[in-house]
Amino acid sequence: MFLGEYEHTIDAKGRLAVPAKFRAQMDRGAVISKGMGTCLSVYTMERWDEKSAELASGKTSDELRDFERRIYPSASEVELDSQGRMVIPAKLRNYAGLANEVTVAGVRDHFEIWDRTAWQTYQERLDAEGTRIPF
Amino acid sequence: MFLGEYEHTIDAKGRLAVPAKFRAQMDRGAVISKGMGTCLSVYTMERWDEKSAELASGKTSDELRDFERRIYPSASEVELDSQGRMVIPAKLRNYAGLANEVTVAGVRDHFEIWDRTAWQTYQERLDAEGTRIPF
DNA sequence: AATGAAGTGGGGAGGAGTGGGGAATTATGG
DNA sequence: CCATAATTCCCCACTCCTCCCCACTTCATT
Repeated sequence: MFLGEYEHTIDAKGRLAVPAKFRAQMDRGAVISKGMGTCLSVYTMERWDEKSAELASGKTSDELRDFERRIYPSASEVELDSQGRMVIPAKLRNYAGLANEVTVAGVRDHFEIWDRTAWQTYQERLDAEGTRIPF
Repeated sequence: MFLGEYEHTIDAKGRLAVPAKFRAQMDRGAVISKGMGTCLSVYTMERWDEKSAELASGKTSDELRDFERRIYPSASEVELDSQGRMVIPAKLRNYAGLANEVTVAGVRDHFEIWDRTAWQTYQERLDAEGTRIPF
């Protein structure tokens, strides 16, 4: 399970240090893709496959084709280097508006990468809207 | 699995560099054919055979005949040269309106080759239609 | 203070993408 | 049937980026 919020940086080579607590779960590979909203999502390979299968069920072949052409091209398989960092493809970095300072947030079955300012704004909006913690 | 979006070029000799991450999956041969829409599709040989079998079992004979006459004559087995490039037959290049700048998009079990502008237009249309990334 | 783990930065070798020359093969025209 | 043109294939060359390795800093623990 991915928990917690981390303030990390993306260096000049597009690398991001994955929080040490997340690394063990990624040993069988991971997929990074465009997330919901202006962020990126990282899934373990197992979870990615499950999500893909869910997606394919209950759609006409025309709908499915559009979805597949949206999701798979926007994704990329990632590996960690010996320092536990992953390279974030330039296209994805650009999509999520990521500069140097980012926030990495664990969200149960995946984690997300946000521009740090965008993350703060988003959290403040959730607070203001009264999104209450249910327990 | 074919993932990611790559901006490559077709040179004066009709050659296209296959993204390096795709090459390993093509070591047992591949087939290029007309895709759904103004694009070309490239399947691994195994997947091509599976698709052929699916098609033959799932359509009425009239539909099937039309489809077979559209797909198979246009298809071509492709090989990679020592630099990992494939030659795209002139007829197919013409069919998909491919000039110099193309986008290569991985779509799970195959990858597609689009004119770069046509790809952008298509993606923008998906945006406008609300084809969201669901995860 | 010493040790180790985590995050960050950078140099350098090799790989990936692109372009082009030249030989071998096939087409075209007389 | 031969000669010329066109196309395909194989190889070499250049540039840029990626990946691998090493190094430094900070912080927590002992």
